[in-house]
Amino acid sequence: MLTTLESHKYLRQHSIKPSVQRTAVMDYLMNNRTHPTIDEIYLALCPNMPTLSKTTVYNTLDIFVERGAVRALVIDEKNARYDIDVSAHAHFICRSCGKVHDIFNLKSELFEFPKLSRFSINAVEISYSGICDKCKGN
Amino acid sequence: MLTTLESHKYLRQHSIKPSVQRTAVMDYLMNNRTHPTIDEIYLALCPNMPTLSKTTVYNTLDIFVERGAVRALVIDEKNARYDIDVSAHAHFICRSCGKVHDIFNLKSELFEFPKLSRFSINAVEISYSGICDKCKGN
DNA sequence: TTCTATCTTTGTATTCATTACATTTTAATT
DNA sequence: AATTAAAATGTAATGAATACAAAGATAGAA
Repeated sequence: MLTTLESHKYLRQHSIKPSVQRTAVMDYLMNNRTHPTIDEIYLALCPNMPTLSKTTVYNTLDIFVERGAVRALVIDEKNARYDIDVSAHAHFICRSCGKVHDIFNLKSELFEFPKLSRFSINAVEISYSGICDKCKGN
Repeated sequence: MLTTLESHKYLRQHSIKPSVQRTAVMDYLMNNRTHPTIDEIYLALCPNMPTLSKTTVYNTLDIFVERGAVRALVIDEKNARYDIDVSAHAHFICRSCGKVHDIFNLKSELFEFPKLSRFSINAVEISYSGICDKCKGN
């Protein structure tokens, strides 16, 4: 369950120096695959790291995304969300509770980039929305 | 080019009472298919409607989206963007200039909803990102 | 037409995520 | 230990979006 060693390895693989704060954030992302917001990460880590600054969480996720260690999701109009799983998969956001879920096992063709002369595409995001079962009441 | 009559018709089709402001916003969306932000719409209309309030633009687009007359795009982390074309198509955002472009003629399968017991899906958004040709310098 | 009720618009104030930036702390090297 | 660079911190500022109360417009009934 504790994956500090894995975090260190993963950070080094992405040329990110594993400071205490970065390791804590990475541990959190690896153990909580809920596409957390900056605030959720910050609040979760605060109890064990009282001196942690929210700016550090912002900086940390910026560098994670920049180095390709983490994916930033633009699916929730309120906040940015972060996903430790950078493999090809889609997401679902519930319009009622706002939770974001992974959708795996879609055809790989969905994630291919169309060949267009006008643009150089290097990422795709597939986002479904609707109501989750919990919010629908069963 | 002036589409006020079309706007009225389109608004009524979606059960939206065509006030002066709503008609102006709808005209703008029909004539400027650039996925504008609230601010862009507001600034464009201001010269001809000096008393227009930005809150009205927010209210107006909220009702347009609620009634299915317009699609709200979550693709630009800075602002919401609005698209008068509610048919199935994808978008591309340039990471450099921030402009959002339509991508038509993709396979219709891309826009089908996966059948999942956990969620009731009622919308999909396919967003590509990268660099546009203008920003790449040719 | 006038009255009334409802809908729409307006302006201000507030919230809150994100960014900017200067300062302090930490880590690595000589 | 001294030096330097990198990282973390805290505060202030920005700006999109929302809340809300007041003013204005519209439609229907009397």
